[in-house]
Amino acid sequence: MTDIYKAIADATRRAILDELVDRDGQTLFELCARLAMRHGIASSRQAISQHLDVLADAGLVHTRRVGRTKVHYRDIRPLEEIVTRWPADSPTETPDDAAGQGTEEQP
Amino acid sequence: MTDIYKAIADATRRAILDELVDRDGQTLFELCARLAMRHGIASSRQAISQHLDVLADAGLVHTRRVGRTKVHYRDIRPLEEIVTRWPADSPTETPDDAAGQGTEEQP
DNA sequence: TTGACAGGCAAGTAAGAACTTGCCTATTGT
DNA sequence: ACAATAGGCAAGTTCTTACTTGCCTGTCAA
Repeated sequence: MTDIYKAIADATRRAILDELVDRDGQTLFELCARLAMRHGIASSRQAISQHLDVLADAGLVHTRRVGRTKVHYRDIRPLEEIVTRWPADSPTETPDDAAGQGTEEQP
Repeated sequence: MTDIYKAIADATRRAILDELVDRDGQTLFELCARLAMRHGIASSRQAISQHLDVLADAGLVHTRRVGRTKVHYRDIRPLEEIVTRWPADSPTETPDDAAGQGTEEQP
């Protein structure tokens, strides 16, 4: 079982999820074509297939055989864990000055 | 600039964020100790430091020099992008049957 | 039945990520 | 001033990940 964090760490897999949100129930070849067209992703069929395996392993994509094709459905509910894990912002300590939160120190 | 998806892909970095949510404004040595105590993470100081660099590079952690210490503050607002990118669930196509969404095909 | 289409399996390669090792700088306390 | 504390820098190692390459298995249409 791959965890969802590793699954969405890859930009191509995020694009696959985007594509499935835009049009659910696509086959592998459809996804390859649309990823190339609308996302500028020129990965091979095998590469996309392996990405889909990772997404399915994380529970973000479910598949169903139809004939000689395999249809892919998104399921983004597992991503809700991210929101519940780090909700909005609940400051336990006072953030001191709100403005002076420089990312680096100044000389 | 590291993207937030790569940043939270690592389990140790997620534990660091958890730790900073529990107690904001910790130093590197404090984090090392508390990660070992409460999360069972036995990484070296340098490893944690490099993880903090990645988190800071993704904008999830801001730092401030205090004396000879460096205090780390969480900032989980960048994670809101994930929620806005894949909101709840908005089915564009009909999910067909709700129950029969088997992950794999049955013979 | 034959061939084209859709996809799967598995080994190998290559790039990147995590971690280590060794040494260096700056600040504080005595 | 000197030592201890808190951290930084950089090269090297190892392990993971993304991708390729080559071939094989089903399914449908003519």
